[in-house]
Amino acid sequence: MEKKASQHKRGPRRATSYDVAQVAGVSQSAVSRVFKAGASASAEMRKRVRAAAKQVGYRPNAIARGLITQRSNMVAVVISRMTNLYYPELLVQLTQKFSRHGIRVLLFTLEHESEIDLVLEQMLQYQVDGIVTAAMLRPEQLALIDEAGIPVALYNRRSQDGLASAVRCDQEEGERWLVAQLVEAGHRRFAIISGPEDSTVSVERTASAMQKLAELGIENIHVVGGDYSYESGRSGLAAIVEQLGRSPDAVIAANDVMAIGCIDAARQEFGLPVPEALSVVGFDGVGPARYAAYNLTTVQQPVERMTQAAVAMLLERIEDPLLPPEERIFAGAKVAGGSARLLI
Amino acid sequence: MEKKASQHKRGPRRATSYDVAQVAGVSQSAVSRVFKAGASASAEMRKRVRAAAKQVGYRPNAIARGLITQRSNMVAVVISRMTNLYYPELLVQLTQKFSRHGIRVLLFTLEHESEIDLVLEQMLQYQVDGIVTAAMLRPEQLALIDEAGIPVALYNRRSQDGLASAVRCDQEEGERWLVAQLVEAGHRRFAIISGPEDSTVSVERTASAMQKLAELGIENIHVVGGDYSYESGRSGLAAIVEQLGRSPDAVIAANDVMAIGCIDAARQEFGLPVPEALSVVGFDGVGPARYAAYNLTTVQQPVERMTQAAVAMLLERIEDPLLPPEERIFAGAKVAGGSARLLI
DNA sequence: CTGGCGATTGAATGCGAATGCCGGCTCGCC
DNA sequence: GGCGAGCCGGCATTCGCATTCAATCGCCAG
Repeated sequence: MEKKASQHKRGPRRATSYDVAQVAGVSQSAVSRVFKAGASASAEMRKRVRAAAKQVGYRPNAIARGLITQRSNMVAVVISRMTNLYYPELLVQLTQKFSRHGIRVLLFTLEHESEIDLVLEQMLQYQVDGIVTAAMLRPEQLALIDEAGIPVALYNRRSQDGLASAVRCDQEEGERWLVAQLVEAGHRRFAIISGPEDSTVSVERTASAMQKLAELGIENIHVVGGDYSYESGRSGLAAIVEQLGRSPDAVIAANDVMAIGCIDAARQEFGLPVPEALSVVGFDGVGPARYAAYNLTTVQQPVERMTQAAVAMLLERIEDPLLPPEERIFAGAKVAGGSARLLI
Repeated sequence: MEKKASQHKRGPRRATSYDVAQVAGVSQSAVSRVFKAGASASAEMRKRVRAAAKQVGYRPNAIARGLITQRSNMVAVVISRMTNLYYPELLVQLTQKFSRHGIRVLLFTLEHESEIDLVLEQMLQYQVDGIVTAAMLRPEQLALIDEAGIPVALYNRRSQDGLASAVRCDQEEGERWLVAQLVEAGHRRFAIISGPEDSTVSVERTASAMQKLAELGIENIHVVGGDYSYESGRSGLAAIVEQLGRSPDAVIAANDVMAIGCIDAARQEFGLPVPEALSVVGFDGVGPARYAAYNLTTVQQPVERMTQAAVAMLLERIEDPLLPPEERIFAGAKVAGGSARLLI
């Protein structure tokens, strides 16, 4: 009645190339060559080795291989909690694209930016061949990585001092477009719900919007701080209305999720129809932005192309570490949804 | 005018424990001991070695360490594209929890289920210490992993033949609750929007709902197929209305996102107010389910506790491979939102 | 003053696979 | 038939670190 116990728990250690060699009656190097693409081995040899390998259940040990070849075939991907919540697609795209090139992804997530030092140390210990990061890296950290000779691709971050390659969405242009459309359509009283202060993305978006507004002669712009969350979008609008004593014409949120929160608060708490009484715009073009209830006017990041570029840039630099850093900027897709009264 | 070239591209190979030993004037074993927790080394020795290590920029090589200790300190996490889109939180939780135990996550994503064989092979080659999978594994695949002596934790999957440990949400109970509430509140004409046919999660949810409906004497349930996407929620309702010639009383969607699509279609395309003319319920409790525009009646998966359990189960089995498989089932949180007319 | 025990340290070995080098064998061409 | 050119496969070494075994040192008790 007893269940057949698995025979392999801590079982006979995994088969090595020596085991295969012995069974096949050849040398270990022969086995190695058979499993290494592009190495010279006769058809007969291949057949025998593969047969023996299958028989003993052999599988090349990537760890050992990495030790001798000095290539782990792993890249580190660093995201902050926020990144993943707003861009679930990002990781899927990255892993799939790297996977096509035989590279695995070692994932690191940051709850707080302060964790990055620890995480960085671990990445380096694991001998990753490259790093893609959607979290801030301080210059001295970039320097550390550079010293280790590991190429980096910053995702949606500016390349600082040309120390690293970067791919990002042209947020400045995006915000300017949003602002221009709103002003053109007659909006005059503006409010902004920004993201966390330590988010360069938010700082950039907010600054660009402010600047364009100033250019167009709009003044008295009310800015309240948010944290990228739905709730902070809701409370952001409440704060704006309270401080302003009335509703603004338009709210520019630093991301889509806050824009959505803002819309819900407007409709539900303040009885302000959107877009009739209040226009709201966001940024990112995440999934929920397209839900009919919101139909957000926003700028959508071309994630597919951006990840493609990040992967390509990194792979090139893994092949040739001497390539100079490069920055690729993608225009966002302008989405004129129904959450704002526009002329177009 | 030329930019100072980085001196470390393909530079002097990274410092090894021998380099440190030489600088510190001690043996390599001493260096190893200093960097290995719990090894015996005098205070003086620690000081000298650490100083030398800092001087040459030494960092233990996790790859080499893994080779000799037979522990990579990496676990593989497998998700399908869908998983991540609907549960962005999952990965963050898993990586953070593993990280606290000094374990790194090697991420694999599946576009199609068929890719799993390839991915599985890679995981094994990388000598991962354990596997968490939110994607289906066929019995022979589980057997393969078991043979390799690697513990597995299935996420939101039933443990098949007790071959692997599993943690999941009690979907059956959740669906039964939803159905019971709807029927009690007077709904009689039901429709179901299911997920992909190859999704065990969807099959289970749909079956449970059907069964409970039957128990309560409800017949003529209309089932249309979806793919978990917002769009399929919209088209699902359209299909239902078309085939039924009228609106049902309630729609049970296999996940929240389709429920949201269904609500948008009802309101926008069919002029059916939700919940007044149509009740809609979902499953999962994802972020957008809480947006005021939807305020979904749903069952929320306790992701935090589920990931915690998955990590704990896996770690235990990495420590002691002889532990028998275990299945932990968590009740979902019942959320009586405003998308359905309920008595409570 | 000396035996003995525990704490350290060093030398040597091995984890599993890749690869430079070399000897042997096959094949082609004159 | 002879000779040179490739191919191929084997031997030995190496990657960076953990660990075993033995040697050494310090120190306390007898």
